[in-house]
Amino acid sequence: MPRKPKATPPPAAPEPLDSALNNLVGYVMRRVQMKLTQHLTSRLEEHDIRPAQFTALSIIEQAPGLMQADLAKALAIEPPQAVLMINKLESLGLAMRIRSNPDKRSYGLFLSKTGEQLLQQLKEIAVQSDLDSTAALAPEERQQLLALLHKLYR
Amino acid sequence: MPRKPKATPPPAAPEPLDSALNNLVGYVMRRVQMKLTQHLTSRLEEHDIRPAQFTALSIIEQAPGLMQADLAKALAIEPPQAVLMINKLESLGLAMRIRSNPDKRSYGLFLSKTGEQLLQQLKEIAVQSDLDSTAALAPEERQQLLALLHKLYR
DNA sequence: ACAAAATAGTTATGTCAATTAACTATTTTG
DNA sequence: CAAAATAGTTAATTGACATAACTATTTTGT
Repeated sequence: MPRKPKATPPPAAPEPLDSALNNLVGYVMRRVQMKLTQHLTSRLEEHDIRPAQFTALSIIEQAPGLMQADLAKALAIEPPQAVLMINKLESLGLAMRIRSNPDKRSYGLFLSKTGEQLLQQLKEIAVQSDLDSTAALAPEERQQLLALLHKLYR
Repeated sequence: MPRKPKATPPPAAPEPLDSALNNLVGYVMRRVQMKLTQHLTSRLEEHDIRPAQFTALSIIEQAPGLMQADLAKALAIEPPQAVLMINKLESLGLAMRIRSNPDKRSYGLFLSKTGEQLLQQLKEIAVQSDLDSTAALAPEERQQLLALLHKLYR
């Protein structure tokens, strides 16, 4: 393989960081993330639901009967936080704890009928909000972005 | 071939959301973001610097003499938060307020010599951390990701 | 020119999220 | 069957953050 006249960059060069932070995925992503979150938050507001609660409902729907510790792990929160979250969802009549297992320490989490119905609406809102927030991208670009993010996550 | 007995999806179909949240840019991005932040946080820890402080130092470097209100806006925080941030940077000997303007209400923000020197190290750490966190991507993919994110931000 | 309004920064206060520690009830283990 | 572990909860602490109120200057309108 012949010559690459000038292509080789200095080996351990400390990166010019030209416009400073804009070359950092983490930095740019944080800004974008804030925008998306704000948008979704405002769209969910009329239902008195916060993004994390929407996520919780989705997770329960996807794995009905799961234990609180599982939900906590899926949401990356600590168990006491999960308690508060579930209290709230229960008080809204959207989800419930049921002592279903032989193990009487644990509860299974389930959506109520109301919860299921509301969740369907929330999903539409969330999808629409996500599309709105990413409207600057062509559909293929949005798919590309999703694919790249999926490569990074986990 | 029978004529599309059932192929046409309902016009305003609410999106299958197959694996629920994984089609939402906002959701996937949040998870990735958490990972990047954790990584950077742990790398900056030995210098007793938090990511937001690193960002602040970078912004001051890029626009020396800026006012506190400008810094607040750049960081998307409220003025009282900026005060605390600058107090901290000042107490670490990294930045300082200087009454330079004719307007004696305002301060210009500057890096100290120590601040400048430390910032250079922090940048290397941040760049390396960002590369590590995105190591699952090929270099072109990473550039693509950055480009897509830049389209979304602002 | 000067009183009133606006501006930069600060301090004080309150709220809310989130973590840790400590507690109860049940189950598992040695 | 006593000791340890586990699921969930409550309590206490911390920390981020926003809002309001205050000081010191500057700008503006008459």
